[in-house]
Amino acid sequence: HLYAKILKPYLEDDRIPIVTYDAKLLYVFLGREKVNIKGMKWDVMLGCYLLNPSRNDLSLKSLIYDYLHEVVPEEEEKQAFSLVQGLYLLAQEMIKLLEKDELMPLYLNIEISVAKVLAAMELQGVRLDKAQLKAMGKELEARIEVLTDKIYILAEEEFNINSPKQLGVILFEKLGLPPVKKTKTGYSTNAEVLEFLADKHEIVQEILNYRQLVKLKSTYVDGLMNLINPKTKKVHTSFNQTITATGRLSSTEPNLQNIPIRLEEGRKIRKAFIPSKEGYILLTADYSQIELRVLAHMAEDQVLINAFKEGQDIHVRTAAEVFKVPMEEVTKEMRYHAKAINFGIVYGISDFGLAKDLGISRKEAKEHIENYFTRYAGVKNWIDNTIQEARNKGYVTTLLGRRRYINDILSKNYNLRSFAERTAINTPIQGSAADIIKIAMLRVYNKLVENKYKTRMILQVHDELVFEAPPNECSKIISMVKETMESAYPLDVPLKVDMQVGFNWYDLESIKG
DNA sequence: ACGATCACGTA
DNA sequence: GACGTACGTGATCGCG
Repeated sequence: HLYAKILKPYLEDDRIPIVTYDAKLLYVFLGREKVNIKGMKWDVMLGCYLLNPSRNDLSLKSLIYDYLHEVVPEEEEKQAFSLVQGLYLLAQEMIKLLEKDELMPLYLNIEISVAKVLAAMELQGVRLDKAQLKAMGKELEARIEVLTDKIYILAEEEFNINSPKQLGVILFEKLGLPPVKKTKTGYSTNAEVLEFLADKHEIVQEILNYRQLVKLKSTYVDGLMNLINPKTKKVHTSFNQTITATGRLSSTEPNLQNIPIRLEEGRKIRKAFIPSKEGYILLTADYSQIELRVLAHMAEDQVLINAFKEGQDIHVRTAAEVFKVPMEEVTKEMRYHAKAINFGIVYGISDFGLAKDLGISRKEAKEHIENYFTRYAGVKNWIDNTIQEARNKGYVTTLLGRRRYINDILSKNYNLRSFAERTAINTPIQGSAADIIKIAMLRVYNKLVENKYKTRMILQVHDELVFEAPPNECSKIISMVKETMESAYPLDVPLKVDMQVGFNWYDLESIKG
């Protein structure tokens, strides 16, 4: 495009600061035109996101209304001028507010630079093996067909198995199964309910199997295939930098941050994710227990800090503390329970939630939590302080000063208040982990560019980065990525990164080191 | 056509 | 007296 060509010398002059709305979009557009824009500095969407990451409408019109108290006219002729003028004035207002809230370092050092990295990742894309997906689709189709017939026979009629409403009628009215749980609109038929009913009628397990396969085929096999760009033979996700309230990224069209891994059936989808060039390999690098390490650091909990410093299995250690036994005597069962407790802490635990998760009584769950807080007294203290801080200031912050307002923290409604308290606990933990991986992404990206490596960063999945690399760069990249990620933001505990390598995202081999 | 709801995939 | 956090997508269904 002509505009890109004409503007190229100005855009590539870094002495000219540029005000934008959605810098990443512009990076992607200009990247396609081979323009390496330099002066991108004030992005109103990104800045206003930092001012209030819970805000759901970040449209320019809405920002102009809220920050400048101006109404953008409806008429198209007047609108363009109003929006551009608004953008310029908004940038000045935003700068003032970022300064006031001490968000400028986060904005300048991290977020505005991350936008460029994300654009590069989106442009790079991820290669998918279409034949692999087609084969999986065929197989799933056949198995779904068999299950469908079996379900119709067991139900003694044909119905739409995909409709929770129709399924509810079959299960709870025709077959007389006990309705365990209700939704707003009728019977609940979710996996938890069906698992409870599984031994009461043969049809139930088949429904569960059916659901699993249909999910894989529709969302992953067909869904991914439809989004392959025929020109590049790749999928080019959008990484959204201004969606989550905690500072994490999100991914859409396709969402590449929820590709199955837990169940073997689903995990096979990952076989289709391959490097974009012959002979290249995939490299994954994931932070081990980053959220619990962040918690240990922020809470300054000496027990938790020592556990990580000594490289202990953190779930075994928590089991030892909660069940009051030596680490050598921790059973699998105890470790499993401790793992749920560790997860629960990060989410702002409740005895009810833990009891449900572990299938134990609420009383037992309560005792576990009390034991946890007795042994990890620093964590207990941090939680109390953080909730108090939320009450006093109205917001909580991450390690890098990212801010989230906690509106209902003083609510008289128990449910709203409890939810707010859990949010106040989870946000600094999840958000600080997000801060850290963003720093790591920037540094890794810069090193790839500086050293003119052919290796490319292609995905971020919250605590994991995925790269594709030519074989001759492999060993250098492995040590560079690991080192860079582990030193991205020094804490009172070590950050540990596990690395894997393989020819696709399924068959990965751990790298020792 | 679109939004709400349910269900379910990830960290 | 109901409940652990953060997301995105697909199918259905009822609305317009």
